[in-house]
Amino acid sequence: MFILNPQSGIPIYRQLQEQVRRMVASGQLKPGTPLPSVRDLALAHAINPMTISRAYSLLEAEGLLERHRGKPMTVASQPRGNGATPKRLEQIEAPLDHLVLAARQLQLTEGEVVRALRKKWSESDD
Amino acid sequence: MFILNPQSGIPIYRQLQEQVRRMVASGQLKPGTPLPSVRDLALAHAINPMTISRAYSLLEAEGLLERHRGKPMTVASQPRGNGATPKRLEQIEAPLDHLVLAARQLQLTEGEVVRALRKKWSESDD
Amino acid sequence: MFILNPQSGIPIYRQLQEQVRRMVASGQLKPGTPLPSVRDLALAHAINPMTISRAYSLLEAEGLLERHRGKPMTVASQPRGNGATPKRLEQIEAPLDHLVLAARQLQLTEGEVVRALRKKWSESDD
Amino acid sequence: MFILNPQSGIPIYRQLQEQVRRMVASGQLKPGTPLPSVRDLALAHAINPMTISRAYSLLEAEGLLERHRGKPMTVASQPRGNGATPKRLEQIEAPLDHLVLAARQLQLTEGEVVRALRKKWSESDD
DNA sequence: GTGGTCTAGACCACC
DNA sequence: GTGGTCTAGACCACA
Repeated sequence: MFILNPQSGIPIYRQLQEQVRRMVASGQLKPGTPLPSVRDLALAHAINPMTISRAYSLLEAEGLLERHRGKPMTVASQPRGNGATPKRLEQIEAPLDHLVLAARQLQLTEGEVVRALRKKWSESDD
Repeated sequence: MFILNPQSGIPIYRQLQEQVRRMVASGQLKPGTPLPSVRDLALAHAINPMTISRAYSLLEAEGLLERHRGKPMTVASQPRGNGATPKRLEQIEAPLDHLVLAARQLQLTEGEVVRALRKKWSESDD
Repeated sequence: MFILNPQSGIPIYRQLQEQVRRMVASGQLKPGTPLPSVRDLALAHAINPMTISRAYSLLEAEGLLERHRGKPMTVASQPRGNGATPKRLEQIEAPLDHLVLAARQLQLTEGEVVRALRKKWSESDD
Repeated sequence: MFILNPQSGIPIYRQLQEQVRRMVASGQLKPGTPLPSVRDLALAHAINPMTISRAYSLLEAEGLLERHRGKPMTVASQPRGNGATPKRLEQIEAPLDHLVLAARQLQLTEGEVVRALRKKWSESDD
């Protein structure tokens, strides 16, 4: 259900956190939907339960998930007012910024970058 | 000369390292060109000199820079053969991968992402 | 500097979190002030460093503390816009609600409760 | 009859336990009075019957309630001597302590706190 | 069955 | 020196 790569340099709990955010933003996880239990996820990915739990707790603090004692965590029914559920396009701001900065410093042209993007996109078509 | 942002989450030494790599790859820094001294850069950006030094040392180890006793470091005249100076397009692989992954998980379309990219690009026109 | 009681039933990291919030709200900790290092606090209170770290991380996520790599954490200079630094009076809302509910269910009078409060207050005068 | 809030952070069984204690202490529940059945309460509040049962059992262990086979539990006729039915004022000790600690750490004055208390009190007037 | 808390200890990244 | 991440394992609280 999630793609977690311990080698990637990015902390595991943060990978999970981002993916849940994206799945909520894209509607793949709807309000009320229960998330996989900490133990299940931990087992499935051979990862320490605390690491999973950490991601879930942070998401709860963000207001994106809700805890119901004794039951699995669920997607929050009404995201808190502080803009807890960012728009989908806002969520690629950071990687976009990163890409544009790098490309400009390499003095690439807009066309070259767009072409490279389209290529990567079709390669990732599965 | 360089854009270093201590808040960005990306380690400072790595920001510097990448930017030097890009400027060499794009020809803005040519073989033989001297780099700013560690002290100057540190002062100019209010950053610990050890941090600058670390970036330079890593670039030297890569074969991209050369150290000459008593003189400032320079861009290496003939970059080593171990792929030290990758093609320019290869240098945006990482940010591209990151972007495509995020966008697909958000179930964005290729068109939306390209449009967002073009927008960011023109915004960064200075 | 802080009062941490492992026996109190309230999680240690949460006790610390609340006390920092209060000290910031009351001005005892001013923007820019460095906090005790994780290791120092852990040693001083014979508590696992991770427990301290957890409180600090949550406070950072709240926007109340700032991380500066390699240096101790500090009180955030400009608390984030989402009302990260609640007014002092707002911070006793929860215990007040609790008290009033209990008192009313016990059918105590306002006078009795105020008198009990004043008594407790002077007892805690040190 | 009872106010049970699953969201409040305080365990449900404990909320119930405290409220029964208070209603006995204040005379709203007199010795011999039958309590609502576990099933009824559970249904009315959409709460797991085991949770209700747990509160009742703890109150029975305290000596505040009595169990009669086949009949509903009742308020104990002569509460046991181990301080089972504390004075009413003693029952707000805990919330009072909590409030005073928080207020002092926030460097509020006695006047401010009393004023806030009076305000809350009148607001809860129904 | 769920999640929460804490520990002890190892290792890493950064400055 | 600073904080961050992860693990393994124990124990608790709640429904």
